[in-house]
Amino acid sequence: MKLDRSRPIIGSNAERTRFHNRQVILALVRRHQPVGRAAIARLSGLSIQAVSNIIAELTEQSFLSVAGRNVKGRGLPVIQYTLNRDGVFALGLEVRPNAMFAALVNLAGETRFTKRISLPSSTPAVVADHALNLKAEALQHAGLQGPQLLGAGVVMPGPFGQIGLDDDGRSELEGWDDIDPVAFFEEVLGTAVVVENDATGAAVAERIGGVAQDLKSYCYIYFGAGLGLGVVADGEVMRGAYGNAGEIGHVIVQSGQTHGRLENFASRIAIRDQLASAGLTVETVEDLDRLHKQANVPLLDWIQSAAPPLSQAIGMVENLFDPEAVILGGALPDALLDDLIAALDLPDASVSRRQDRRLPRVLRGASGRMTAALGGAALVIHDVSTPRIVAHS
Amino acid sequence: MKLDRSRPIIGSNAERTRFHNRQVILALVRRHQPVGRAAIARLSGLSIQAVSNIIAELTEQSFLSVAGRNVKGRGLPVIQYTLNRDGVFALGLEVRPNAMFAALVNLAGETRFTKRISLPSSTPAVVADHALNLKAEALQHAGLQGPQLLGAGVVMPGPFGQIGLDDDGRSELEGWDDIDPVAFFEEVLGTAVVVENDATGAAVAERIGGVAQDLKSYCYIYFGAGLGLGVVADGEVMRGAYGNAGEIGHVIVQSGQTHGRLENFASRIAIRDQLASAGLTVETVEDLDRLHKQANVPLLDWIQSAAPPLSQAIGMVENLFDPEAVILGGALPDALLDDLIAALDLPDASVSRRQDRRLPRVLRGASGRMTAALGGAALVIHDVSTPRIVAHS
DNA sequence: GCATTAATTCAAGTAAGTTGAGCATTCAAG
DNA sequence: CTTGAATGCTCAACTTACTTGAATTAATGC
Repeated sequence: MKLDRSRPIIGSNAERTRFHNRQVILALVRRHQPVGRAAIARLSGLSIQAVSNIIAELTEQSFLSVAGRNVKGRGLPVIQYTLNRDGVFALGLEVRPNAMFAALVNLAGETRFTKRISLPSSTPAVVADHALNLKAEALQHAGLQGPQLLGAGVVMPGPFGQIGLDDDGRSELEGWDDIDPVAFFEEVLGTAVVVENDATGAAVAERIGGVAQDLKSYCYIYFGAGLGLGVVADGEVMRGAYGNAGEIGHVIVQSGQTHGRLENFASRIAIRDQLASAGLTVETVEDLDRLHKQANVPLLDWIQSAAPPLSQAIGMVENLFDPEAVILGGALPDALLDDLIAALDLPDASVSRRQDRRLPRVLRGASGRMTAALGGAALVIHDVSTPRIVAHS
Repeated sequence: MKLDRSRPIIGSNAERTRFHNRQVILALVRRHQPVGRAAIARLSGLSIQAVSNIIAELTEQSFLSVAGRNVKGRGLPVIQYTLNRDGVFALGLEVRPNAMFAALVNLAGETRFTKRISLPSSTPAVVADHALNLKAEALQHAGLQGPQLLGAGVVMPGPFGQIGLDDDGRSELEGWDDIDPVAFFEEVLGTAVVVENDATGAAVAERIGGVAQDLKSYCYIYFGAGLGLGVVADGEVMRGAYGNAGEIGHVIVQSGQTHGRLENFASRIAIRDQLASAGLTVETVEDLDRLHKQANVPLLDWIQSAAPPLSQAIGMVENLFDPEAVILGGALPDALLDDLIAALDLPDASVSRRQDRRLPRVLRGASGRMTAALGGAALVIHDVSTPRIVAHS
């Protein structure tokens, strides 16, 4: 895929200042809602008047809504604002080799619609067709008009660009080599589009509606086909120079006397192989969930065998990124993830072993198995509430 | 050390817009110098008039200087501007357990003064004393007044904060536990101060005056006492939640049949141990350089033994950060680093193995052994030319 | 009740970027 | 050699969006 991630260094003027301040205010309302204008002024360093003007605009555009007055303490009661739950929405799409997922999420991070469809193949033509249908269905289901759609976030398996990661189990999408997916989906869907890999999407989903809502720096280990790492550092998504940051599956880890790629120990493929050698086949997350509920021995064995290399990898991630927490999630049942986390034995030699920790070092993602599609939508929401001076082309 | 890295989300106004645009223009002049106002206007998206006003201000404040007209092509010849080589400076200080380094660097990244002093100890009182002397000496040597000093960058060995990395070889600074080093050095030096760890400083040094001048995303593996990783992602320094990102020395790597911390294989301590078992003692970089020139066999053996685990670690860094390049540098002789790089056997399974590479995957740092102190100064310069809306407290 | 406190609104003021007309200087075509 | 196109730059008027300060509203506390 031809994905241009370069961002020019760009100056600011009154118009872009307003744009930035809108994002600041949306971010602060998200974090502190319900909240009044005076408080936002204090938090943002803007004058009350500036905040007042922008809030009026955001309310008029149905980004915000009034949550009543808070009569508590002296003085004029605060008019409190919250994110408008049914004002604006973002569409998330996840493209996989044989399936697509769609999700519609509102500004507050609440999911309003999800759907999974199977595809014969994921060539651009097929995907374009179904993407447009899914968009229409999502909007109709939620009773929305176009203008209420902020944009779409598309999540596709990385890596992007012509690189030498000749993968075996990892199934690339076919026919996308010469396509710029952003331009492609903007053309197809007729709305602003962002494109990321699945792990990054999942990570951002947790920030908008999951366990990372109060975190500014964290890492997300995503169980997809392989294993991906999404990184949010100081509130910004880390993409790397070519959008391929987070290829954690290829990291070499130790397990007992052997060593190998982390993906060989901890991934859905690893589970599949482990179960296959016991004569079991699993297709879906539901299959896995059932086996897990039955306390299936090969599956429990896998947990025990995956935990040590995964612990080592988490220690590595902690030491390299110094996150507030590491989140585990993706296409595995929640209960299985919980067991896996319980089985971890995290290394002592880590900068994350602080005395002043408020959170566990490892959290389980809250977005469940739709996490990547939700992540797509979350990326759009995130963009709207992340202050940043950028070119709007 | 008590280091607060939290940055509030802050709105923008006319004044902060101007501040931002100044940084944009400094960054663009750095990158494209010599360059005229019209070109900067095109690059920045600002009007010629706005650029003109800001350039006049920057020239008046001796950040920029005129480099003559360029008569080439039609139209009015461009009045070209460059960074003013002797206009403003930044002081860099590196604090080590038994020594301090100072460097004075101008806006263009050129070193104007360096000095190393030994210390009986590195308690705050001793450091404060010598820091002030070094500052005075640097300014005097360069014939500067105070106002020409932009600020000081202090580089100290991490990690910061109360964490559970009980290090053996790694020597922490004593007596700094309850000190906020930023406030401390601002008080002592009477100027704006930034504090970072050594690897981050070294990384930024390469961006200002070294091999990373045209890179926006890269990683720097720093040979200090242990081994550190400095990361610049999309032009921004990655610090992690608590300023401790980049603790790469603790990562577990494979080496032949054994495995262990990367630091055990590739670091100055590893070299020391290897040479010690051959009955040799080395104290300084010069000692190492001499041995290397003599083709000392234990040292050459070390190169061969360090290369495989280091290659593995570089592959991991590539896959996690997707940088444009990985830079190796620090307190080792350049020739030794070159040999080490030549001995690397980088893994094939890396997102950095792109067809469209323009640079080698691994570069040797250009800043030599003063790199961390230079990095301190570079951090200040970097801050001045990195557009960003922040609180100035 | 009446002073105090705090949020909000209104109107005027200000900083900084934008726009458009005009000037300066060079190259190139006639 | 003259003239016109191209390009950089300056000046003055204009616009946007934030700030400031005074006035207004609605609670609490004595």
